[in-house]
Amino acid sequence: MKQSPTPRRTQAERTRASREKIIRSATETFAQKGFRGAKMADIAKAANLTEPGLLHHFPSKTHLLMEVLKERDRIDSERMRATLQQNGNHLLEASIELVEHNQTVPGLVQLFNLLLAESISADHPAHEFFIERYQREREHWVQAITQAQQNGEVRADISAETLAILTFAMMDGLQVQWLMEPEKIDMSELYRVMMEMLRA
Amino acid sequence: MKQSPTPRRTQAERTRASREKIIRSATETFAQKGFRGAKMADIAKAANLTEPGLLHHFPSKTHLLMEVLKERDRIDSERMRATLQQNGNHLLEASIELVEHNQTVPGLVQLFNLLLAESISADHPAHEFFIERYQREREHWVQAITQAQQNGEVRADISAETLAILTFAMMDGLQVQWLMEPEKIDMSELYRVMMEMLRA
DNA sequence: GTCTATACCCTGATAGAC
DNA sequence: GTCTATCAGGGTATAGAC
Repeated sequence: MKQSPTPRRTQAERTRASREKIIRSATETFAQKGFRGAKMADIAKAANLTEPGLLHHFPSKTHLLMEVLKERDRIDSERMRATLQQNGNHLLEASIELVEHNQTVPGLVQLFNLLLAESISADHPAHEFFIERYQREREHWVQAITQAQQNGEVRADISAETLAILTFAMMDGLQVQWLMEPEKIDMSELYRVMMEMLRA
Repeated sequence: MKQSPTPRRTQAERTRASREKIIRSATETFAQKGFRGAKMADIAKAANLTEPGLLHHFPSKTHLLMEVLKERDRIDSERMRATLQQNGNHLLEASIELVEHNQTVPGLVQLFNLLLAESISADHPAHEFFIERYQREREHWVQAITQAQQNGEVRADISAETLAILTFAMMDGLQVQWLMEPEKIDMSELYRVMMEMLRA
């Protein structure tokens, strides 16, 4: 009996497309309701699936969350890398561009903001993820700022480590006020003012 | 028949003491788990009560949350008022003292941080509360900073409104990093560095 | 790979005794 | 004012058919 040729590649592609669609839907839903507030049914519905259909691709809600976060991190790193290249490695300028970009994706900003706050509890599934992420980013920025200080672009009367922490704090804090009152708060303009204060 | 004198005052006091004890327990539990993550059973247990015993004092979880927030706001306003008086109305100095104080009450800082992030969703019970709170505080600070600019204490090349927003953003942002890594982040020292940048 | 059906737990809230 | 008992609803996850 002749077997019809199994469309192996096509099927794998379809699986990958399903996962991507689910991750997109999950990203939006987590952004609106946070991890604890988002229900699997919401995510399934947004992906045109039922709950068991969704759970066929990801064994649990926690697994799904972690995939969403990793995927976002991957995309954002890629964006930042490209912007830095276009900018001749000027971190301050590149970071302003990042804030401007964030202003076009409020859902994602809200996602990270809410998950970040939730994740401070040691028993949150993304607890380690966010601590490691901050440590990694901080190290990255300390290096870049040190170089900018040596180039005379950034004021050298404050340590690079301190400047890195202050910069992240400002980014995070501005996001909160912007999310609460988007028309009132011009996030990128305010961030720019902060960057001016850091210039040499 | 002679009725034994009803201990009216004593009973009222006992009721008030119960409410205060519940609010203390609820504050701690909300701080650790947020509004959505905190269960009424957790709060009841922390207050040495059962769930119905708890619900006898507060008709619903939402009511309890709002009472917790209002109570905290009342206490904090009172503290800030007193500190300002001791400081000759120097807002920058008083705000540094506030950050130092916050460093001694991580649970409360976490409570406001987590509820703030949750409350960005329009359907959160504390949504309006936090928006109004920011508007009120911002107005208050714009007035104070304007005066400090006229006195020559604060740089005048940036508008008071912008400085107020940046200051709140820095406070909020530092709290997040401090909560995540309390030993690594010296919140009040970092805040002090920011305040130095705002000096005339 | 996706569905229907359902098990099973958790949670907020109520009824009513004491 | 606090308890025991209980309900109704919603939530994640599983079983098993197609």
